[in-house]
Amino acid sequence: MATPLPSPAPTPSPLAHIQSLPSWLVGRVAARGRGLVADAIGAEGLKLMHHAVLAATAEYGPVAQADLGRRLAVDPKDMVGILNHLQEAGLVLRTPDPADRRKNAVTVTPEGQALLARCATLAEAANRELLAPLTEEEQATLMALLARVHEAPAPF
Amino acid sequence: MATPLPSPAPTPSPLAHIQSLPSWLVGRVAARGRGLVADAIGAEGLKLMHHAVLAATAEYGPVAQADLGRRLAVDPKDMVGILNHLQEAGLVLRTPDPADRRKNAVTVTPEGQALLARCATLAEAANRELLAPLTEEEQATLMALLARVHEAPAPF
DNA sequence: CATATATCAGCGAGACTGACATAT
DNA sequence: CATATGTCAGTCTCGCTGATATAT
Repeated sequence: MATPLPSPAPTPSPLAHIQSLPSWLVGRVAARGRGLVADAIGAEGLKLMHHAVLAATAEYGPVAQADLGRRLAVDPKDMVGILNHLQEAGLVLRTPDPADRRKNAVTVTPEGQALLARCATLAEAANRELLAPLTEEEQATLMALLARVHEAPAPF
Repeated sequence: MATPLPSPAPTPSPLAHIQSLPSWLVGRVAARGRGLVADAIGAEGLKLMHHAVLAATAEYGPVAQADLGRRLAVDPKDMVGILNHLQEAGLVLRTPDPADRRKNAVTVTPEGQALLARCATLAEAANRELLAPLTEEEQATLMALLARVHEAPAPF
C-alpha cells in the first residue's frame, strides 16, 4: 500500500521533508517565474513593481497615488519613489488634480503605453519558457488548480 | 488629450493581463504558502531560513558552515548570523573540527531535534491548509505538474 | 477639528560585496 | 605561495513606521 506520509520517525531526512512540501515546491517555481519575468522586463529598464504600477496607471485612467497604492497593496510612501522613477523615465505624468488639490492625477505617457506593450510581449515569452515542460492542456490544468488555491482563502 | 472612448487601444487591460500570467498566479500562491509556513514555525521562534539550516544540519551530520551554505545556496556570511542565532537558542553546536581546524563542525542538539520534529508537524498542517480547496487527487496532480516545471529548467 | 494626500527621513530583514585573520 | 574557512563591516533593495505640510 502506498503511504503518502512517511512514518513518524524522529528525523529520517529533515531537509528532504521540507523540500517535499507543496509550499516549498511552489515557492521554487514562483522564484524561477519571478526571475524570468524580472529579467525580461528588466531588459526594458523596469523592475517588477514599476511594471505593475505602470500597468495599473494605464488601466485606471488618471488616478491618485493613494488609489494606486490601495489597488496594488503598495505602501503610499513607496509609491512616491516608484512614480518618481517612472516620471523621470518619461513613462507617467503627475498633474495636480483641480477637483481635489491634495491629489496628483497620474497618467501614462505614450512612451509608457509603448513600453507597456513591449513588456506584455516579453512577460508572455518568459511565461512560455517557464511552462515549456508542460503541454497546453497541462498548463491549463495547472492554472485552474492554482486559481482554486488562490481564490479560496478570500471568502468570509 | 486622451480619448475617453473604450476603443480597441493597444492596451485594453494591462493590469489584468499581468495578473493572468502564470508567473503572477504561482507567485501569489507561493506567497500565501510561505506566509502560512512562516507563521506556523514562527510560533516556535524560527524563521524559514533558520528552519532550513537546522534541517540541513540535522540531515548532514557534523558539517562545516561552508558546506551548509553550498547545499542551501546561502551565502557563508549570512550563515554566520543564522548559526549564531541557532546556537544562542541551544539548537546547534559549533565544535572545532580536529581534522581541519579552519572548520566548525556544526551539529544539532537534542533540543534542535525536538524542535525540528514539532516544526515538521506544523509545516505539514500549514500545507494542508494551503491546499485545502483541492481534493487529494488534485493535490497530487498539482504537485506532479509543479515538479515537472521545477525539474526541467535546463534548456541547454 | 478630524481626515486624507503626498512627501521625507529612518528602521529592520534579506541578499549581496569587500576585506581580513587563520589554517591548510 | 595559493586556497579555503569563518568573521566582520558595509551596501542595496523592500516593506514598513513615524513625522510633516498641505488640502478637504
